[in-house]
Amino acid sequence: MSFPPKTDREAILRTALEIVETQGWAALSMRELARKLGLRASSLYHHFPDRNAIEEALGAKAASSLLLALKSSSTGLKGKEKLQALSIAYVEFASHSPALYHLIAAAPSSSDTHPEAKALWNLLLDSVSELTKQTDDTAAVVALWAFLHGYVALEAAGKFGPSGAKGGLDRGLSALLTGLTKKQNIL
Amino acid sequence: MSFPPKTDREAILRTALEIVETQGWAALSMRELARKLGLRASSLYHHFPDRNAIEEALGAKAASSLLLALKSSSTGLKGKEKLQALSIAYVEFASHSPALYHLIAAAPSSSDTHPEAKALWNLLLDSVSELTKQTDDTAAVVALWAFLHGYVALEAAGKFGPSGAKGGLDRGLSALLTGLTKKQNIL
DNA sequence: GTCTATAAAAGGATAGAC
DNA sequence: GTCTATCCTTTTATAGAC
Repeated sequence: MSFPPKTDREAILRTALEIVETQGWAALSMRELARKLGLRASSLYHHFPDRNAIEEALGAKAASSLLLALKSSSTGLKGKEKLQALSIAYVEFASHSPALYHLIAAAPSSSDTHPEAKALWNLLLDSVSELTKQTDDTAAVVALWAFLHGYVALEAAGKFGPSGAKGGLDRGLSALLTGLTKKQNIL
Repeated sequence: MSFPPKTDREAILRTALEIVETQGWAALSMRELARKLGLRASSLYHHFPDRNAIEEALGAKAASSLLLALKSSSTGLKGKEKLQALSIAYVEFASHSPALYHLIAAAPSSSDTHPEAKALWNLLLDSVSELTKQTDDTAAVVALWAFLHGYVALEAAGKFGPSGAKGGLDRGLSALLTGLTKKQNIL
């Protein structure tokens, strides 16, 4: 009796993503993953050294997806319009793939782990600095990123209640972009 | 041989908080909690029905602590100064008690679970509405809360790197407060 | 590459003695 | 109120057969 291949790295990652998006991170166990793939948990160790490797591969996928989404949302745009497009794409990515987003945003890491994290930062840095006319306007990036992440995180946690956030995103975004360009707020 | 009391609800909660703040939520097990208290895990069930009850009690404590900190930071203040004081107190609470803050902010609940959550929302709502001169300015509260939470969450995740957030809090806060009061950003 | 079998650890919870 | 003893469940991971 032979044992023909039943899966590969891609199928495992696809299934892992499905579990995580529908049932949350706690539900991602080797057993559950194997069950969905129609094989035994021990077989997974022939494709990934351990559970953590799966999570890391998922993280790399997530970071590059987000970066791609941001880039393609903003090509050809400039100034405030570019930042609005970036912001909308950011929020949409997070609400469409909350678990993947969580992996990117809540991971206890800075730019060290994935080169995409650095690229993401630079994308924001260039776009924001262009708007505020300050070179390397780190503080402004921090402010914008904080706002976007906070909105996404609170929304995902259901903190805005059933009635929803009601314009808080647009309101905050335009207030922030307006305020960041004002001179009195720079010093 | 008798078995004199070794603990009570307060000591248990205090110890649980200590574990959570120093080792994270994953480390809070009945066994570890009992070990730190110098007794057996089974004894804890005479004080709390189950692990979840401990977590809920901790959550109630956290929410009322935050509310108290916000209130006492802003009594007697008005307008932009009141909001700045509230914001600073919010951020300080979160950085001083990250695990407790996480319990408040990441819990998948709205105002239903704790009355403090509603009180917190109302405190922000009143203060923000006074500044923007709009009655029940929900969108502005959403914007401010998102910014504060995002800043705190990204900072806690180390996303701003070793160099730190470098003025991003002050910059964003003043930009946001300025921008939120402008008429063109309201409609 | 998948299988069975199993080790090993960790955690929640209960029964009944004292 | 705490103790010992125990059960049950879940999970990661490895060894060796096919």
